[in-house]
Amino acid sequence: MEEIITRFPPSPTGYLHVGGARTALFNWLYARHTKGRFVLRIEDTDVQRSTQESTDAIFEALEWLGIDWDEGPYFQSQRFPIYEEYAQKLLDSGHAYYCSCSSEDLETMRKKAMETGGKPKYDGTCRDKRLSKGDNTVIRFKAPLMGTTVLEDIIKGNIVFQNSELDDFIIQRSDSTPTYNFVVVIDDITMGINTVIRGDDHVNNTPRQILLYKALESPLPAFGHVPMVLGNDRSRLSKRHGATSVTAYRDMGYLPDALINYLVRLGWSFGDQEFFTRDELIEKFSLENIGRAAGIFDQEKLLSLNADHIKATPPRELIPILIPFLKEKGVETGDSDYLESIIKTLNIRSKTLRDMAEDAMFYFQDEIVYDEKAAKKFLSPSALGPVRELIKQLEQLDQFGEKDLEDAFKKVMEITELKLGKIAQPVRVALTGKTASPGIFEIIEVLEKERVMSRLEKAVQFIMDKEQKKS
RNA sequence: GUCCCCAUCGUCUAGCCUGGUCCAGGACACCGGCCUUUCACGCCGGCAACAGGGGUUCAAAUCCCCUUGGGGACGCCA
Repeated sequence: MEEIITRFPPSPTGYLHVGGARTALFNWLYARHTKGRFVLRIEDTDVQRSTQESTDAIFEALEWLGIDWDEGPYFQSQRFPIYEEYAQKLLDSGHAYYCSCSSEDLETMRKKAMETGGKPKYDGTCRDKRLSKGDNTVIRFKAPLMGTTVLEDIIKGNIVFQNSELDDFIIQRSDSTPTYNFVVVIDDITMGINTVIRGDDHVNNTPRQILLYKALESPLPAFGHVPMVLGNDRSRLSKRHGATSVTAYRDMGYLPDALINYLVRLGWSFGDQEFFTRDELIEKFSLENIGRAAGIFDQEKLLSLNADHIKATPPRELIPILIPFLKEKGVETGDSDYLESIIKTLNIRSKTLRDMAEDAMFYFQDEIVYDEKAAKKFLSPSALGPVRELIKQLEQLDQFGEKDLEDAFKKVMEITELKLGKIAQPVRVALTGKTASPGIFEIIEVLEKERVMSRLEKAVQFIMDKEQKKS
């Protein structure tokens, strides 16, 4: 079989949003799955709106997602001579012509068409004028007036367009820069792209592009139009629906594999499977299982998937990802053994890395700040006995293994005649400042003797000071 | 307005192509319960959908038509 060559062509007019990332993913996955090639192309023919910052932001996002390309990045702005050449070809073969209609002319043309209940389109004023290049001329493609153009879509099936619905669209602007519908076709032809997977919103562009392929006598690629991603109000996903930029998810503590898993699963399925590793995605991805209906971006589900991916990632691999979040909270540490043991206590209860950093704070504080309610409820005189007894027991231990700790607590239970719950909560507050935390034995083991002892003693002091103030 | 696409629980979806095994399965969320040193995890259970109407057929979530609803495109943006 012929090698599959796909592409992702973002226009650098903003950051990479999740919808764009999804189509990039589909193309990338399909190329990887078929052992084909994936090409990256930057569509910057609109010189006004394209920026270097956007280009960099897109690279950054793709890199974070782990989407790598085999060819490119190509920049359309550097390929203008090629487009010029093809435009001339079309002119020469009679498939294109110069048009001198002004923007104002077109505007009134559209208005009129709308009023009479038709589709606003170019009326062909200059179609047969045989104009030559002038100061304000554009080049238009001469589209057939009759007949139909059929799009054989991999995902949607056959879609038939009446050519009468189409008009003579502009392929080269009056400033001589080429337009989108023209350049995609030239690029896809010259880059050997044989599989075009893109958003649903391009369906109506496709017949025009097919006409171009035909005029150029080039074979058509396979087209697959994937349904769009919508916001929770069913309208096109935008900023007001919350975070839409890929890197925003990175900054909120999401794992790239989780985002990828979610994005691909939104609109594609593999039976009942919900969780996929990157490799599984590559192995199992197929165009046949892409759905036809638009999907709503659901943050809740992404969040839950992120938690699953955090759980599934070996703690050691999480270290470098967690560090920036700790840094953000003022924690500087390079002690990876300590970090690894901390992560082991937190990974099953964190939905994001940011949450994890937040919950890990007590491991790094020299001075535990007690949550007011927690201290009031658990650091009371009745806790004095058990905490002091625990200090006594722990002092005799050289090492804090889980088994040793359990025994120590058992002894405290016997001596104080209290249930574990009565002892563990005050200890928890003493050690973490909060009422909710990882298991008490785990914490003690990770914190190690020195920190534990000093925190317990501080708690004892705290309780005594409180009592003194009362009397 | 014109053209195009879409339609299963609140959401993502399986099932649809190749009608019967579906009084429709899974996941998220939600609600119970169990586990338990807290919070989580985990486990068990619950709530909840074939948009409506016509056909075709012994039989329709599955095939056909219409209606309705939603989305998208109509630019010298991509």
